[in-house]
Amino acid sequence: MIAEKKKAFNAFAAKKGLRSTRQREVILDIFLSTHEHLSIEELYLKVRASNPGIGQATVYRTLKLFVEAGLARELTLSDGHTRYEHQMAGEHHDHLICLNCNAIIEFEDETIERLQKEIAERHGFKLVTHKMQLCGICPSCRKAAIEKVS
Amino acid sequence: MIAEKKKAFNAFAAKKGLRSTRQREVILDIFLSTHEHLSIEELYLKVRASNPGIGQATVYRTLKLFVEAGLARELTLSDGHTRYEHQMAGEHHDHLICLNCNAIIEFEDETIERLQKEIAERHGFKLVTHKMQLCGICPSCRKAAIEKVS
DNA sequence: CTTGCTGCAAACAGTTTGCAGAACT
DNA sequence: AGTTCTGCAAACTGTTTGCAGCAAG
Repeated sequence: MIAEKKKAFNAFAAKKGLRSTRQREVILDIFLSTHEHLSIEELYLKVRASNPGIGQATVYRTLKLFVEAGLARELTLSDGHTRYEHQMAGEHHDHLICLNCNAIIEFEDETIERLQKEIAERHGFKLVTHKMQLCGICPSCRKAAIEKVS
Repeated sequence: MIAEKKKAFNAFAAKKGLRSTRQREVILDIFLSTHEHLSIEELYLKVRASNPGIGQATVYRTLKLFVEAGLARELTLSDGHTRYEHQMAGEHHDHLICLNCNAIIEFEDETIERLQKEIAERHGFKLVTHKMQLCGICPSCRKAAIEKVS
């Protein structure tokens, strides 16, 4: 799957006439090798750990390329840190977010997707995409809270 | 309904020991008298138009009070502009957003709300709140696009 | 008179941009 | 060689904060 995405990016780069550079390789590898929802800051730190000398600006610019190439998606939570997650063509999922520890869990629900499409149609909208975030307290934080009380 | 909200804010202010100032009155009036989803910038401009001399910082600080008092809700779209909308206790709605003209339309769907609660439970989460944005093209932009082609 | 509120400007955080030099083709 | 890409630092944008003076209770 990682190889597949690399191929997808190379195809995109070729079509756009982009050059293949060491920096882009490194950033792509690190982005693909993690399955979390990394903020730019976190990604940059990871990149720099194994590869000092790569600048933030490059990480910013490269991540935007990944989005354009369709293999990453930008998440805008309300904490002021832009995060990026993997995206495969056609797939879609939403997020459960813990308000306490910021854990992010992905889920998918077909019924909701269908209802969303219906709502959009009812208002005359052509639906392009959607974002849904369920915010609450995750199981381990709930347990921790209970233990603290007792 | 405006009077009702003013009363709610005064109650909140009284409980918190906040003072009643001309600036807060003005900002509250203007916030309540609009039914759009105003960004701070837009709100500030409206405020200043009728009441020059009120600073941005005051608008920022006051809007946060409204949120705390439960009569406003912060919207984080991905355009980098924090917006505020009216909120009445217990009520909740979501948004249809036009990617072309940025129009925002509100809707509510009970079935989706129920499904969201189920999903949260299935993952052991205690659901606190949620955000859902359906992004697409609104009726008038669709029409405009069709006319442009033909 | 006491304390909180305001306006201003400076500080901040995250992101973008201009540019000279390095690197790819 | 020609052009794109990079790293650095400066610039920008939206928001927050410190502080001296003002105003509400």
